[in-house]
Amino acid sequence: MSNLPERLRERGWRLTAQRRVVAEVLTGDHVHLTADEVHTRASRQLPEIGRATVYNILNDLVALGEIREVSTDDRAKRYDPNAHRPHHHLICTGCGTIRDVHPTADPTTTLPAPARLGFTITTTEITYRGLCPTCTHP
Amino acid sequence: MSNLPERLRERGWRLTAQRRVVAEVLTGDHVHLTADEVHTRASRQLPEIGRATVYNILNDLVALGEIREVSTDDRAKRYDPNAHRPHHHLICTGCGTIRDVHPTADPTTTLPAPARLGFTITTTEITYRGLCPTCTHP
DNA sequence: CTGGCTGCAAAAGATTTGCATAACG
DNA sequence: CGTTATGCAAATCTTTTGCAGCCAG
Repeated sequence: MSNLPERLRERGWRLTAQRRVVAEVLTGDHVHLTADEVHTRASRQLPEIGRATVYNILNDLVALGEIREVSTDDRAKRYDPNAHRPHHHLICTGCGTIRDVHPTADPTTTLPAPARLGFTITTTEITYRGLCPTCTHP
Repeated sequence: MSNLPERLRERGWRLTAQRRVVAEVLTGDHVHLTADEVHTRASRQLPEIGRATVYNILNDLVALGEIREVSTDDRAKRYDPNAHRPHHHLICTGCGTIRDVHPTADPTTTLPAPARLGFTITTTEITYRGLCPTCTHP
């Protein structure tokens, strides 16, 4: 698996400093940042980077399938760089922490035909909600 | 299962015209309206109803567990009145239609212990995405 | 009566858009 | 060099808040 900047260049993207920094911020597991958080962190390495630019880059990366939007309960969308290994999310209703879950003993995600209502299903997204270890034992 | 206005009165709610109308708008299966759509429909029956009032009522109903927020890809949250029979959602990536799916042959939603990362899971939410019959056969 | 609702308008938060300038390839 | 991306500010959209008056119980 090649790294992100490399893949982007292959897709004909101009490799700008802004894009490189955003790609760098969006790296790792259990990373689910809001656009604003991405902007803040990117600013530490590239102080002149504009908010709108961050939004542009995030939208482009989503359109390319390189990152995924994660809908939480907050107003702000969060972005998940781990778009290539399909996984689900565990959200703590106490502190808001989001963790990735990689289906090991895969919970059956296939919907039985009669329940499919004629849809052609392409993706299945599972969100587990509950309390994380820290919030469970206060 | 008693109807909504009745249950609300039992919980000490003042039964106002606004609340009755919002409750009425939020009735049925496959209903997933945005706050603005709820306001528009409610206005047809009660022209003076204010947008803020609709938001207040929706938030209260969510807090009481009478309706559920549905996170979609749009900016605006949607509200699902069907909070008592647990179910999942089928979203058409073509036209945005959302349909309820009641787990018949229940897809295993229990996460194996090692994958749980110490969380105490209370709810599982599945979102299937794909094309609805209409968008599949254009 | 009286505290809990409502409506309005203004504020706050998140994201998008328009346009002149900068810089990748 | 010619596009294409950036940065800034203003515009948009969604939701929340503050406050005076109204009404269900």
